[in-house]
Amino acid sequence: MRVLGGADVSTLRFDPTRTVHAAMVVLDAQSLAPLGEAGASRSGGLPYIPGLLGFREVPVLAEAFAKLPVRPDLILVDGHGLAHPRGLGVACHLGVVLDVPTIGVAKSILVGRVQGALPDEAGAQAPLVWQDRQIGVALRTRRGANPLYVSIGHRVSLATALRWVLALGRGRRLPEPTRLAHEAASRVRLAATAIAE
DNA sequence: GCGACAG
DNA sequence: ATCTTGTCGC
Repeated sequence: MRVLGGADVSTLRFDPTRTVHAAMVVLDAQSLAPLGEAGASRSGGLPYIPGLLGFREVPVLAEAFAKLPVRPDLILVDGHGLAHPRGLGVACHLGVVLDVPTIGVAKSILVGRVQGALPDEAGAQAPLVWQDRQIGVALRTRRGANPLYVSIGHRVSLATALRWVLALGRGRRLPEPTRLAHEAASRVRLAATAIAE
C-alpha cells in the first residue's frame, strides 16, 4: 500500500443548475503527506435522491480521478458502500467504475440500526445491522462525537476497512483522506462560482 | 397509509 | 449538502 485516496463532493444547498463539484486527493499512505489533488465540476445531473447517490456523484468524481497525478491504491469515500438498500452505495459504485479498492465512510445512517451500545470512547464500535445482516460498523473515532459508519466498498474486507479508518483518524472525527477531500471539494466549488461571476 | 431517508 | 461566530466542555 503506497498511495491513499479520498473522495468527496460539494454542492450549493439550492442550486437550479444542480452543479456538483468533486475533488479527489491522494496522500502518502505512510506519512499521510498530501501528494496531490484534482477537481471537476458538472451541472445538470441528478438531484439528491437517497439510495441513488452514486449516480449523482460518480461521474464527476471519475472525471477528477482522471486528473490525479498518482493512482491511489485505496480510496476512502464520503458515503456508504455495502450499507445500502441494494448493497451498492457510492463507495462500491465508484470502486467498480474506477477499478480501485474503496471503503465507505458515512457520517449518518441510510439503512439499518446500530446493534447494542456504543460507548462514548474513541475506538468504540458496534455492528450496523439491517435485515438480520451486518452491513457495516458504527465507529466512534472521537469521544463526544457522533460515530462514523464504515462499510465495505470494493475489494476490501470490513475488517481491513475498519483498520484503515482507525489508523487514519489523527485524533479527529473524519479520517484524513476524506477530511482533505471535503476541504478540496469545497475549494473547487468556491473557485468555480467565483470565476462564474 | 406513514415514516425514513448517505450527500 | 450549506449558511457561520462565538461559545460550551474536556
